[in-house]
Amino acid sequence: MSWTDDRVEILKKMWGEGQSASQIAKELGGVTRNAVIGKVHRLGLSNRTTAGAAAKTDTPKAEPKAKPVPKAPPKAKPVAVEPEPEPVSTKPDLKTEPAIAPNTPRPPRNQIIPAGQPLPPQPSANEISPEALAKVNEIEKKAKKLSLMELTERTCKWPVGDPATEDFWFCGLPVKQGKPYCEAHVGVAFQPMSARRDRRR
DNA sequence: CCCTGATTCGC
DNA sequence: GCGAATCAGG
Repeated sequence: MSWTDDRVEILKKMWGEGQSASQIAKELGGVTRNAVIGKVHRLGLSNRTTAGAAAKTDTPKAEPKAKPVPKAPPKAKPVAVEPEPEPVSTKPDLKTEPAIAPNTPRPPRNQIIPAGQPLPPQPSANEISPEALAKVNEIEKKAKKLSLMELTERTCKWPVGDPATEDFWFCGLPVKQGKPYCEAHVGVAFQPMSARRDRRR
């Protein structure tokens, strides 16, 4: 794919929003994050920090070539302006975060669909094997307790706690394979038909 | 390990 | 101009 005007525009917009190159690449499709970064640089819209700062890469001709080894060029770390990583995004309130607000009809705090689209259907929140439950209770103590924004494709997206409370987070442990959850949570999320079949009480 | 952006350089 | 490979870090 090529850098059409509209694609460049998306790039500019997302980069301006502080999106990572990989995210932008995914959004655009057909390009890698390297391509995005390369384009960003070519466009000259690199410095995400202070706008006014002139963070130019000094002309690389000041250094005479006396290196037998073609590798290891001078490390580019000249400008030491004040850092300012986070652009804006001041959202101390997490209940204003997306995707999960509307349906919270479950007193026994448990699963609410987090991130968005392609998550598998939730089990009806009961009928779970005791072993799996025990396992979950254990690993949840070790959970990374990630916020919604911190989730990635390989962090367990199992929600814990009440989203309307401070006491809400996502498991965040390494996911199992291509699953959205860690091993323990996969255990309760994906019940084999046979196991849940005649779970007489 | 996962991720991030930065740079280089052949195309 | 483009972007894979590589580098440098978190």
